[in-house]
Amino acid sequence: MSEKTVHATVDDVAALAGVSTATVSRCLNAPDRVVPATRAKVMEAIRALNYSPNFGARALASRRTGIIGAVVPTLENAVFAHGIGAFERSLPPGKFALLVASCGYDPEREKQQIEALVARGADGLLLVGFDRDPAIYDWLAIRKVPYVLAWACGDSHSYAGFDNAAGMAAMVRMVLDLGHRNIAMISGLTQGNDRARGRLDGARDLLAQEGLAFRNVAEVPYGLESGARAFAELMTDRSITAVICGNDVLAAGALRAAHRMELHVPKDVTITGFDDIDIASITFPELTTVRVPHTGMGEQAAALLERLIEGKRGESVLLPTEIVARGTHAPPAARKRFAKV
Amino acid sequence: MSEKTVHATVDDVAALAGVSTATVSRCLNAPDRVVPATRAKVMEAIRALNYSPNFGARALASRRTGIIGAVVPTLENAVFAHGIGAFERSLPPGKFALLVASCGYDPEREKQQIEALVARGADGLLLVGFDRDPAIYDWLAIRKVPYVLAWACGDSHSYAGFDNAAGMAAMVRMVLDLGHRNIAMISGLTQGNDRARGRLDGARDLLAQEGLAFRNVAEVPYGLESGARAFAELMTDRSITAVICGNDVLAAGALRAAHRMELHVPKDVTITGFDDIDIASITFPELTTVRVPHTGMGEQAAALLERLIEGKRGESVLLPTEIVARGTHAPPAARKRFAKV
DNA sequence: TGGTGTGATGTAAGCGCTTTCATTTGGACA
DNA sequence: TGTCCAAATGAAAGCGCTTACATCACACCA
Repeated sequence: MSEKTVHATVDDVAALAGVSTATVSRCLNAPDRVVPATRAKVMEAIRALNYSPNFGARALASRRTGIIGAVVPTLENAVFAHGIGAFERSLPPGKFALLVASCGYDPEREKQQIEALVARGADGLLLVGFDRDPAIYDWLAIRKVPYVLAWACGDSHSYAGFDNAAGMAAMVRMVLDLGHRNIAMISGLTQGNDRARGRLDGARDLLAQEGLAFRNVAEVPYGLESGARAFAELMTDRSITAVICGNDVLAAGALRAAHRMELHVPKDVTITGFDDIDIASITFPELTTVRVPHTGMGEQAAALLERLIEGKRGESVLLPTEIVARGTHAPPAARKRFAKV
Repeated sequence: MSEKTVHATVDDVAALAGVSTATVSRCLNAPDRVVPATRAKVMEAIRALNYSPNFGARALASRRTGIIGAVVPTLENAVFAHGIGAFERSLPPGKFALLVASCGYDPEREKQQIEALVARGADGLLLVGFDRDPAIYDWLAIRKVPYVLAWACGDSHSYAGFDNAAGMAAMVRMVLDLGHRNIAMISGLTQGNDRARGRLDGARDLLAQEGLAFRNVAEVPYGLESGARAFAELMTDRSITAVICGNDVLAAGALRAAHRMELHVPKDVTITGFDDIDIASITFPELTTVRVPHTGMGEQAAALLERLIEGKRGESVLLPTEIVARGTHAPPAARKRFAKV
């Protein structure tokens, strides 16, 4: 006990204000249950003592922390940085704070992070996608920790997200409508990543529906260089006139490779992205891509999770994606156009 | 009391393992102070009961939360997203978790966020830059909350950062060495932003040292379009041969504007950035910029803050910046070159 | 004027863990 | 085999707050 606690406690405030600790507590947590005159006295005492409630004690007694946890693959990816940013901004200020953890796309690490956040008292969780060990969902259910899934949709869980497959299908539809038939795709790694898989499947299914298939599909890690290499590889097949990319970073890489190969975009080859992050409007030409409502999603996810935490029912939210037609698409050149089937 | 707590407590574990609660606690917090045989029994009981310690109780009793808070202007800016990402990854897993808040460059909101994080029990804080109301520092001192400043340096506080002025001065030096004399700058808003101010001052001071000055300086908000507009404006002065930008986003905007004005970069005009974020290598031509060690900074900041939280002394860290010479710089065209003064 | 209902406030019992201090245990040593 | 010391363990006192319940004051109505 070499050092006495410097901070005023609720008892000090109560004593100074001449009320009970219960009243002090009420002033802070349910001000309208205290008569204004009393409240004024208490607030004055709080100010005088420079009091602020002890977090641990409050959490212990109220069984609530006001902390929400989020696990994302990485913040390096603008997609998640923006989504998390919007999510955080949408949380009622003062009421909730955001605990952020990243897992580097590693399912095992994601599990640890979820446990760590819950151990840190998270009242609720924001997770990315739905593809994970069912044991995790069981565990969350037992612990009664509400959660919202984002960047995906359609599962039996609560979500605020969008349809990766549909978004990509729309893009492929547009490319088909331009007349392309020899199409390749550069997909992100689909292993344990339902977003990447959804996009790939969405594209494949739409092609199949038209009796077509990709000439080739490269599945590569996230990254500019990764996209560039895959593109160079793919284009050794001289018949290919369009390359669908699983995200904007891969597309930007492909675009760079096209540059270096002295392929003219979009005259010689059409390249499309997905996400519509900043870089999509910085490339030359600017990237034709699928806009994902990252900001709206963050907001909706916050609202939904808040409801769940309060024990209310909350409807999942499916947000629309939208094609942003910029400069990297065109009809195939020097090739016979096919009528739409 | 309609619903009994579902979770096992330390008492349950102690009972099942046939030890006291103190021993259970020690098994969790100081395993080496318990004999292996006992520890095994306890661990077994913990597993059997699916026990995990209550966060609030732990925080209350130990006066520690293992939570670190960070306030950044925004996660939309890749610079902060990367730094925070690296910071989070560098925190000893399981030992600390990261509470993230953003303030949108608003000092008042930053203050609120700092208070909110401390109220949430943050054991320590990561803040951006040193430019803030002294009252905040006083308040943190009274509360004995350790903190580390990042993205800046040289103040009397603990920091892990770099020298904005020096980094920018180096860039201006390079531009001078190329022969440019009619130089303009597009700076971020310096109001309440020591990083932007440091960069601007660093550039100005270096010029002054050579007996020169900027032909013109635009101070504009962060953003692509913002940079584009400023550039167009600036270039109405036909004598300008180089435009120094306060960050990569402004530079990318300037580059886009140059494109639209059919100015050839770097032949007609040199454009430089600062930060070296992803977009710097996606522009065409790729951007010549100042690399900032965002990742290393995040790591160092984490290490430093951890030391401070443990009550040890920690040395501030000054990280070097580095010029990345890519494709947007060249000697001034059709102009007499000046010898270096 | 007394009964009664309503809203404000007080009383006090925990919440589940850590930690100090006391006690026990198990060897090492003579 | 008996002493003594260090290491291991146990007992119990909080940590500072919330909240169920009790109490009180007061206005209203019959």
